[in-house]
Amino acid sequence: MQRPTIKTIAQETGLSIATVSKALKSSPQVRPETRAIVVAAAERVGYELNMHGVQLRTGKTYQVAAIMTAPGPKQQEWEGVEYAQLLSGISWALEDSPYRVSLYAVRNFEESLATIRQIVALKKADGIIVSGTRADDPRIRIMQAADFPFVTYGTTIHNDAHAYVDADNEQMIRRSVARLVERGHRRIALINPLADLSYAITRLAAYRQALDVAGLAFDPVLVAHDRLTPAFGRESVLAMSRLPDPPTAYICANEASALGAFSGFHERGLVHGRDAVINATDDLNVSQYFAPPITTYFLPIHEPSELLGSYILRRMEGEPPEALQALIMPRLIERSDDRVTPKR
Amino acid sequence: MQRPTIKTIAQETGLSIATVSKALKSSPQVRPETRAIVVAAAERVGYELNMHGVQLRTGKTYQVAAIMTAPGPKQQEWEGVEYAQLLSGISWALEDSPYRVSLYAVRNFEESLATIRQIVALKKADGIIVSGTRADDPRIRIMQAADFPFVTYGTTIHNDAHAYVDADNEQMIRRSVARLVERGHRRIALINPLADLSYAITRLAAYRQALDVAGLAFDPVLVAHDRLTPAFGRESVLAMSRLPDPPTAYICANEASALGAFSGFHERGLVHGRDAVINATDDLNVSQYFAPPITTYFLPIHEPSELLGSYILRRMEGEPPEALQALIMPRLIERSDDRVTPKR
DNA sequence: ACAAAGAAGTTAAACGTTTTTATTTTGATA
DNA sequence: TATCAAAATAAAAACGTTTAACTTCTTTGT
Repeated sequence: MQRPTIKTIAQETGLSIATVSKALKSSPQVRPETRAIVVAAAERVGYELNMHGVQLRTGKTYQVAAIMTAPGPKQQEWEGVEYAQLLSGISWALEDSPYRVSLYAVRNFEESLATIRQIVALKKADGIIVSGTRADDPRIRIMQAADFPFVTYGTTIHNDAHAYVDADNEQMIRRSVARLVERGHRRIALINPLADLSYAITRLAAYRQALDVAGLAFDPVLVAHDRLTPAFGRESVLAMSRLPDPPTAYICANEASALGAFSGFHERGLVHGRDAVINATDDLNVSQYFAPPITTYFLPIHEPSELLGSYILRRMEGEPPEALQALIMPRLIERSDDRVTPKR
Repeated sequence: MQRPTIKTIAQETGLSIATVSKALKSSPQVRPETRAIVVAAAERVGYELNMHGVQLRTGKTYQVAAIMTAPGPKQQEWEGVEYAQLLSGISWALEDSPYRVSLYAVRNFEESLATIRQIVALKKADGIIVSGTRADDPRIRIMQAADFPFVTYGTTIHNDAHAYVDADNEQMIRRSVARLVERGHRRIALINPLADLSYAITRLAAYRQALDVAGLAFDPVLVAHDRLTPAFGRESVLAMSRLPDPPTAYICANEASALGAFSGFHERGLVHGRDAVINATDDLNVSQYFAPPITTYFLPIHEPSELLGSYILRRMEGEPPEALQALIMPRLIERSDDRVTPKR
């Protein structure tokens, strides 16, 4: 009992395989009645399109490559990136399409570059979704040069226009800083991602602007850049809290680093709300379980991820990249007053 | 400038495509010298095997389906399952093979069942990796009935022998309980995953046995089953801590629920180490940043995940499932004394 | 009534491989 | 040197689909 093909249907209906093929894709070249007959036969024999034939014939792969940069096995630090949810969101957005998500796990930027180069050159996918964008991202130039459909999770600064989805980091930081300033903070630390990531730069710029607006001086010792692990959050607090004029507020770029910051507080004997406060950008919805719960800007990860999925679909259908750009504003969740009792 | 095919090489070398094909896969039917010529030509023209042709011809897909059960968008609770690391571990294990990881995100058990049924029936992959096994798992029966290669992350209890990778939950719980008993605990809570998951059952059984060994009575109110979110950990502590005879130790099945348990402590004014302690099973390496750090059984997730990858490869090559079973014993990391000061 | 145009369907080729079968070449033996 | 088996290579078919080019039939306009 072989799996039925269009040939099976052709025999079944007495039509040619060409007509069957056209009928199944509702070509206008075939009469509605004929089409009905074909569809009925297909149904009857339990026909399912064999993608391998299609792929060979058309050259399309029906794969969307998701490039996931995960640290190697030795660095087992949790970075709090809910890639899983990101991937499932993308996957669900593609659910009703013939496309599948194909995973490319890479260890670092260079590997992602090489991988993308290969996917583009050998056409191993029809579209690419890539995250961890840099200010001037060579991967994007490669894809653009080859006219290859892609969407980034994260903006860029010096690249030509492309499709992207991102949180509105600028607004978020500006408002974060302004809010803390309103509550009396004068020394605000920025726990930022790796310096070459585009959103690190955006956040830093917004931070400086917001300080400017508030009439506060920018102090480079209050800014730290690194991979957003709990260790990094912890180290930052340990270091900054022993400054002569330590920060009274820490803005952490994610929840993993915020958790680490708490660990630093604990180590130093700092009390949240008395000595300093922690704010964060949140996509796991987990900060509410911190002790105490902290104020965050929350962006449920399924929003950007589903957008990424639908954007790549539209991009592969030829929509211009300019139409496929979204900055999503996370919403403020105030879980703490975030004032500190003035130092005596 | 077309992409070179074996035809290109055939013209280049004056050989037939059949010989080229055989030469490239080092068939003994072709002379070493001829093979050398072909390989050189392939190199020269930059030939890369086109999988679509292979797939159509051989019926193999060169895809390994990873079934990932992620909760739907509405349930945005973090479950602490590092699927991302799991997936990347698998992906890396397949790196040097022609296989790719194809992602199937499903919302629940029923969907995973349907998805697996489809993959098996339509041969959309050559192998399947599935997690969240149940005591008697119908998905496994489907794959076994079709003689379809698969590996599970998690054991089963009532199914026929199959390839699996899992943490040694039984040992882990037994030792956990014994250790806590040694430290004077008499009321030990078990914060367990969903009751129908196989490892929930294993853990519960081990827990009961360990209590037995220690001469302690089993009290069902000290056991809770649910999705391992922080919310669940929190609720469990809130509920159990107001029992007439509350637990002095909580064994949490993962770090997400442990984090929630901390949140419950905070809410109730419980102090870790004075009123009760929290232990956990850990695969994110994040418990060290809790305040205070807690004792865990730690299993770096890349170990099981790389094993999953290599097992599925070997399984697809026909190795018998009995040879592909691994229980990994997580290692104890004592970060806290875990005694509690006796209630006065 | 008849050519032209349009509609609906068929034929055949092609995508890049693998593999079965057929053919040629090689080298050893008589 | 002819013969034959073995070794090496070539020819051809097949996997399932799409699509360009062609054929047949129907409709339309003059």
